[in-house]
Amino acid sequence: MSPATNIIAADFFNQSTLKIAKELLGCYLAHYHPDGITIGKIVETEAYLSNDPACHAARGKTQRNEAMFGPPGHAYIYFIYGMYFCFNVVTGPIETGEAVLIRALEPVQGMELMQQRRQNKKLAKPIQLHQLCNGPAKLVIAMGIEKYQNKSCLQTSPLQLLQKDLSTPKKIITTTRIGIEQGKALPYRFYLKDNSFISKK
DNA sequence: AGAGCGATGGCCT
DNA sequence: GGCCATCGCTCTA
Repeated sequence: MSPATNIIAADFFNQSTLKIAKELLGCYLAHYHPDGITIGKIVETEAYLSNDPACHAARGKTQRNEAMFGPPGHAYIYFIYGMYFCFNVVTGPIETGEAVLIRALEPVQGMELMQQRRQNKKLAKPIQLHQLCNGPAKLVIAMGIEKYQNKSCLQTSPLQLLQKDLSTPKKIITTTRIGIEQGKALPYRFYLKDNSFISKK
């Protein structure tokens, strides 16, 4: 199964963040990198809204969250827990401060490269396919996404979002977000039903 | 198979 | 100083 090759146009990201979080399921994240091309199907997302206590942008613009207030369809990449990065798609009109966190991908192309990037040198066994991108920090490593790509345009930079296939299953599970305390009851996490590449049921 | 915890550093309730 | 949109290892079953 080969992915669609059409880049998602900028105006797609200028609508409700909750809608975008659901619509992104089944779409592809592609990285055209000197080391090779990696592509994954988006299978799990979380929405972060401007009036939402868990949202980095909820208490106003800072140097760290500035990208969230920038143009929709660009990247927001932040550093977390002293060692990891997470990748978001900025949504809504400029200065809104909303985004969709990409939490898991189903690897589609460049699995060998993903494996190399994710491989812990001390570990003898290769990482299972369904473990390569089943978490927000894991997929950033596997895709070779780096901090300097914060604020980069996802239509024109080497990091791109591609349209979904018609064959993508449409059943979506809606549930609560992972790893937060404030706003933990809000149903802002979405994943493709029966997909084995998600981070957690 | 689930709980606990250490790693590790930038950023502010 | 304490918090963090995480991960992988270890310990108890």
